[in-house]
Amino acid sequence: MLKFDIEKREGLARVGVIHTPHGDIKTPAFVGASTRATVKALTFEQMRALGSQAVLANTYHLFLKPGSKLIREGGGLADFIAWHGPTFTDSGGFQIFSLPDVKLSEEGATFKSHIDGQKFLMTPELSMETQWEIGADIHMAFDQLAKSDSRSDMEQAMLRTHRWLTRCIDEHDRLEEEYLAKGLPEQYLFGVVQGGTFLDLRKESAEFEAALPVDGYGIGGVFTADGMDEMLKTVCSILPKDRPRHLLGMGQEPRDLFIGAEFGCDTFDCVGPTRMARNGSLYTLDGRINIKNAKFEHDFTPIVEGCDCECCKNHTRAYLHHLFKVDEITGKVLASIHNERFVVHTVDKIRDSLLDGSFQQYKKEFLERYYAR
RNA sequence: GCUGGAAUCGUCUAGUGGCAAUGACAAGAGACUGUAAAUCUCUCGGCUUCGGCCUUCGUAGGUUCGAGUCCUACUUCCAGCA
Repeated sequence: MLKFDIEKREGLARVGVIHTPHGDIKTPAFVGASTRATVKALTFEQMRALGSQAVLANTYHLFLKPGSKLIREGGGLADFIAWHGPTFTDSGGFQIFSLPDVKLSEEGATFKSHIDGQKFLMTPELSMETQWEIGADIHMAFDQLAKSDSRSDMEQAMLRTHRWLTRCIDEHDRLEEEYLAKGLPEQYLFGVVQGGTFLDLRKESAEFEAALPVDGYGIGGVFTADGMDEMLKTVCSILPKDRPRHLLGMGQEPRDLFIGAEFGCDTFDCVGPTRMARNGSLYTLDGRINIKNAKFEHDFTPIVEGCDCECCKNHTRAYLHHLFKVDEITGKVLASIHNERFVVHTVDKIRDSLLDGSFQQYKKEFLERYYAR
């Protein structure tokens, strides 16, 4: 069982430490998205410097290239990428379901590679095998997303996710035995709760999965903050209190992080911060700014006054504006450092505020200012 | 000086007589939440009561119902010959 120490609880929120074979994660924590075994535009040295505690790679992408076998050959994900800290892998479910021409069956999902069109059948078992071979500390179960927002589609996807989860657990246990026998480190499995916006389905999903021997939970299928608090309240009051929960894919909007932490999520991952950065949209305490806008041409202040990131400590908005206008990669690098730091730091402050009892005040001040206008 | 060729939106560029006029870049703005995303979308002569109106294709004339497109002259640039 994955070791998760909880230092403090406040309502559904918790402050804790997840202990993985590759190191600890102080939660709540923002996990960097390193989909193709890299955080786009950043080195892992830079990720470390900006305070990132863990990264999440994607099974779908790594399955296609370079293949899990090669990553194993390179010593497993952490060694291969030289990130000497905790790692997660997403199951590939989300990506595969977002591809065109996916054929779903009880067995798995048949899809065509977005790279060369080659056909594959991804199953819960193959996802588990691939994730074990990749070797991240924490794996997500291979789940199914709904084809539409309709209740019947949501329910079907949830029920299949549950059936697949039992298969994931069986395969995970088999692989665990095999890998531990070789003297390799333990790897952990998170189930993924589905149910869309339907609270009764979320409840059913949480109850079903709470009874299963998984190490933690991913909360999936969340696309909007609308109703997220109620959904998380429902789910997190049912899930076992001593196991970590990861809010899948949320974190582009700071409000999601506050809501997530407040209602019982311990880790988050999101491609938003780095993608926004590459597209010139930078976080400030007053909301995002588009650094390419003409108004920043002569703005010689940092992106965020007082921000301790490499970008803000050394550079001005005018300089970033220039780098984006001439499309220099350094602009994307600095912007990514800033955005990633901004989000990591915000979640770290959420942790601190939970510890010292100032969470509600911090949340109010932050969100009122960030979403003013 | 002679002989050819060329002049179109900030730049380069398309343009059989019915064109406010092609495409690219630049410029301006927007989007992005388990990354097919260093991506995508919109605007880009002026005015507008959104129906239109006005001014545009080196300059000045002309032919024509109608000219960026044809004719004449001029100006500038390029090439070749002197």
